[in-house]
Amino acid sequence: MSETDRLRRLLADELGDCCAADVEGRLDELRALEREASVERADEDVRVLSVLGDGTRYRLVRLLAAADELCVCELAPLVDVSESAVSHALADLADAGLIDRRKAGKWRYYRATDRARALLSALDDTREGAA
Amino acid sequence: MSETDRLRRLLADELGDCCAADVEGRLDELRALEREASVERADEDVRVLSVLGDGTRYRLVRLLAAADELCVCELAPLVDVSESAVSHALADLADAGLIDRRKAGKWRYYRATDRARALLSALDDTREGAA
DNA sequence: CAGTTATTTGAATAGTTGTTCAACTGTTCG
DNA sequence: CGAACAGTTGAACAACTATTCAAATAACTG
Repeated sequence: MSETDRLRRLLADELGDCCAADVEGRLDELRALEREASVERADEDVRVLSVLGDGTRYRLVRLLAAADELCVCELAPLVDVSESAVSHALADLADAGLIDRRKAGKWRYYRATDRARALLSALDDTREGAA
Repeated sequence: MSETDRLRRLLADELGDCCAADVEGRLDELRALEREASVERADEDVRVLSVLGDGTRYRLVRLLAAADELCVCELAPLVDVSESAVSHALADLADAGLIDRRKAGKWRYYRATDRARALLSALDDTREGAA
């Protein structure tokens, strides 16, 4: 059973009747869709989402978005994992472009990027009852 | 070495000098921050992000956002995994509130929700060079 | 009803990932 | 220099997850 067979049956159902040209037309539409939907930086997007899609990293970003700037020693006590885990998490977030780092003496300060804020806003604005 | 010790040293560095009241004040700020940053539906947010943070599911949502509505048999050929994997992926997405389903005879149609579109827009709008 | 089709579900598995511990780098201070 | 401190890095391991295959639903068709 081929892909086009199924598509023909689908179109036959949708249109009542269907000919080869209809199938071809729909195939073209789907191919166009594929092109439109394939974003240049899809892999980067996926990485960004999966990095933020972790409890620890999400909490860190929320804290950094709420504060202006925080250093590791302030962040660590606010999330319930080891300092090393915080460091790993911050490295992943920085890598994904969700936070920026600034060095000052012994301390290292972090802050959320616009991208991180935009994603959090998207979530907040579409929460049930909001929007 | 306690958490407050480190905080005192940090403040001493930042302020030049620091007393017990400064440490208490900063601790209050951090506690307030913790409250502000803790979103009611944090777990749901994390779930949403991690569900979308997978190549297959991300591609499916991009396709559904570009099209109005598609059925499984149209989606499957556009992503390179088995139909079963597509079905699993769609179930996760529906669970997370990123897509809606509609039944029509033998076929089942899917479409992206506003939440999904908002997240994709957030990514698109903050892409390097955009914004 | 039996047969076909569209999609879902469950179990199994291979691969990924988050955490910790221990060791390391870089910075300040005496 | 050497000690103390802030933070990072790597290896190891437990926990999770995406995929597939096979079997099960559910809907239409004769």
